[in-house]
Amino acid sequence: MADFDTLKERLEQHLARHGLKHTRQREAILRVFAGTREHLSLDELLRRVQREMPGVGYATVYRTMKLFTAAGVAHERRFGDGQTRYEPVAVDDEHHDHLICVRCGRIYEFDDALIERRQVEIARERGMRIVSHRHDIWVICCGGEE
Amino acid sequence: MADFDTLKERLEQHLARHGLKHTRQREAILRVFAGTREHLSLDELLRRVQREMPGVGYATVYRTMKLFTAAGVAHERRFGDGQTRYEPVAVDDEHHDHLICVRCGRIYEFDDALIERRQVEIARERGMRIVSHRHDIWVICCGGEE
DNA sequence: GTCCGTGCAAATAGTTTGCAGGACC
DNA sequence: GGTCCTGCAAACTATTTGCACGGAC
Repeated sequence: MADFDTLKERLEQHLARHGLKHTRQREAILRVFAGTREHLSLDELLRRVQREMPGVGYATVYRTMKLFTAAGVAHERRFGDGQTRYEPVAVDDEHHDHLICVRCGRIYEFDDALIERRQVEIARERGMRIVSHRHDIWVICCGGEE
Repeated sequence: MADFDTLKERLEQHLARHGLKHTRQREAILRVFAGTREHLSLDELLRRVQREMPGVGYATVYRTMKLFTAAGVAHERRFGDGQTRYEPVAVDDEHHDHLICVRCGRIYEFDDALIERRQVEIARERGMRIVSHRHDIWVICCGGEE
């Protein structure tokens, strides 16, 4: 679970720097969002936020997650199921990639120094500079049963 | 460029095995599709097919590409720009991953034995079996200019 | 008071599907 | 001739935007 206070501070800085405002909705969404390690879709996030603040609209959550992404508080992920998911940025901002179980839908994280290093070499060999990457591995994690 | 005859044969086998039919449209779409190494979106593909067979509809190309994917003739790719792209399966069926230039949009391919091997280890260490994967690296390929 | 944010509803974009007529074997 | 295929148009899904009102500073 990401550290709420750290994310909040990061968000406040972004708001201040861009002349944006602190609102009850943004606070509530951040609290819900920071309180999970799952990769939540907007619908799931909306549902959870509405539990502690009914009346919040989809568009607000949508725009807030774009804001969080710009503020370096959230990562946007698309795993190809047609849903955009959001994940709190780790406090140390360490990168990681994903293992997705095609049976149960669970999402695991991995980070491998060897692969990271090799990527940089591959780009360098071609005279390219890496901007970002994603490395998703679809697996069966549970031996066949849910 | 993928070998048209090889892809055609692979498609014919799939059609025969599933009681499906050979049509002029499918032939035309395969010809256009096999004749490129680019990663074409449906719109681009449709436009090209219509040049040699006007009147072909979007839905036909759409369904045909799903068919090609099932037949092992095309790979479906999503690079996060909101467009599904299709790429001919290489004759030797070798896997590869992608480098995408965020400036000019060009898509390059790479294949790295070290990374491939490492992935398998990562999954095995966790008792998972790999189903598939994608590894996309966004880069600046052109030193800043288009 | 001003500007930004919210919630609603409508617009958009890409994809998917139902159906009537046409093509394939 | 029966079945599959096509092209059109409509439905769907997720996302994005316009706007009038409300809230933050």
